[in-house]
Amino acid sequence: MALQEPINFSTLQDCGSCTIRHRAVCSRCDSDELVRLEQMKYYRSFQAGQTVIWSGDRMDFVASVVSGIATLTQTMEDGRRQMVGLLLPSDFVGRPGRSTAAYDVTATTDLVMCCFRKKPFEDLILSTPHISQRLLEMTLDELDAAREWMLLLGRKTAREKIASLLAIIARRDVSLNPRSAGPIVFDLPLTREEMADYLGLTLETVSRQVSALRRDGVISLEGKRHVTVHDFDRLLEVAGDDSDGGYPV
Amino acid sequence: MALQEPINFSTLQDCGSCTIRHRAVCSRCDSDELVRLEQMKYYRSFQAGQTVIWSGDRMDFVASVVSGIATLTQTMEDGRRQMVGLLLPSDFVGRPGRSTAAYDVTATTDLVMCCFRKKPFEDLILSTPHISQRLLEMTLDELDAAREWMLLLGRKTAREKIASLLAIIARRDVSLNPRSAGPIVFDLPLTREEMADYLGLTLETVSRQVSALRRDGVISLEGKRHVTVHDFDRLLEVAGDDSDGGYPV
DNA sequence: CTCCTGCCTTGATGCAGATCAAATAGGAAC
DNA sequence: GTTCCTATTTGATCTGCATCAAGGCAGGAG
Repeated sequence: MALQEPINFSTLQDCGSCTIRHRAVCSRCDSDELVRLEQMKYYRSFQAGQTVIWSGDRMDFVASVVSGIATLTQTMEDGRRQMVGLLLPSDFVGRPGRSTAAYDVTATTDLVMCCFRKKPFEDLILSTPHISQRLLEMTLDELDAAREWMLLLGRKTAREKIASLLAIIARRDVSLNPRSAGPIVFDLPLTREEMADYLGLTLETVSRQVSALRRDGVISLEGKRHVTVHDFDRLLEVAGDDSDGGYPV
Repeated sequence: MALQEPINFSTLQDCGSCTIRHRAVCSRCDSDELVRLEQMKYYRSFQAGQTVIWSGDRMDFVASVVSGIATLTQTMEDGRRQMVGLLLPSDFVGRPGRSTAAYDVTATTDLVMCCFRKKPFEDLILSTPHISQRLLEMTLDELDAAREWMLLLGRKTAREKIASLLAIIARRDVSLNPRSAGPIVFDLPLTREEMADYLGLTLETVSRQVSALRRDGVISLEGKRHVTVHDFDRLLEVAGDDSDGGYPV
């Protein structure tokens, strides 16, 4: 097995040049606060497919995703699985005041996390309102996303679910690499099975509906993962969303 | 039409004797902080069925539920509805830093809310970590509940969904009126249609599955709303939950 | 009392998506 | 190249829940 942590840590040590500095839980910190965070932080990296932590395990750290994608999933006794969180760079993992993980956390791509031991972090946020205020804001955003997701799970058709997921990924992609106009192109960061776990479907239904959207010209596919969205408004329409809804202006 | 606000406000003015004092967003406040809150608070009450606010409307207050039950729902253009929040006494409504309502808020029973104008409240939490810390904790709890709900919506059968909802209500009832042992008895606070909106089902399916649970002896019904749960572990089993899961010890 | 009206139940039927099964495609190792 | 191995697609069939359609029941108005 290859090296598990092939990260160049020296390039990561400096919070000032961190890629998620302005979006993560530390984004409001002044330089004093950043120094205190910098002293307690450490990096961990995971390969695609590795489990970060199992639900129920002791969890003595909290963390920010620096790069890569992680998922939160719940599993029932008989094996049914539901993804309940999709963690992108700058997203926060873990809960102050809780000692065990509530969900399985898995790296779906190679993943780097910036970790803080839980106890010092808890102490820090008591004295650093900038961190808890930012954490509150991020948690409220996650709650909104979860509620959008609940509408999807409870009321949307399979076709609408697929289109919604593609719209979410496309929108994120645009916000990371803005381009003036023209088609949106991106790689799916999830397997068909992971998409199914996200959407409350089976992987067969995911595959069929992706094929159907391709047949109907809503998207094009090169290989299994590389997607082109020709008309984003059309995609939103298929997703059942208000066409104005949520697109960041 | 009868009096719309038949509340005796004089009995509600004093935070010290408020029924949700120890659980709401103000629970960590010391007496100084409580004085500041008390100066800016005002009560509003609603009759069962009234809409508190529509999604998209300007919302210049935040509030705590004092008594009664409210729901948050999302509606798609074609009328499909999904409940995304069930607000019980002490729960918080609204989001600091947002000017419009993101969801329809409806009173399902007679409802009293303790409101704060948004701007002064926002100013207050910047200088009062006790409030934002408590708000963070409550938001994290809501996020956990939303994720449990996502598992229900995405992966549970209709029978499991009904049993899960009954378990949630039964558990809440036990936590409010603890009793040593024996059957749990409560009134459903929701109509069949509201249950359907909660669970991502139709009202016909809800009705059929409630009848099925009665036929199978998992519950008894008197009238349409009065429920007896003879064996809570049995109910959890039908709900597909780990039998240890989440029961507050 | 009767007649609404809103809420709920029950029955008959249809269909979207699950399940079961098999074939295909694309990498990686050799 | 060949051989695995895994991810994906596609087909056939089944089924749980939605949909369509009647009633039933309790409470309020007259």
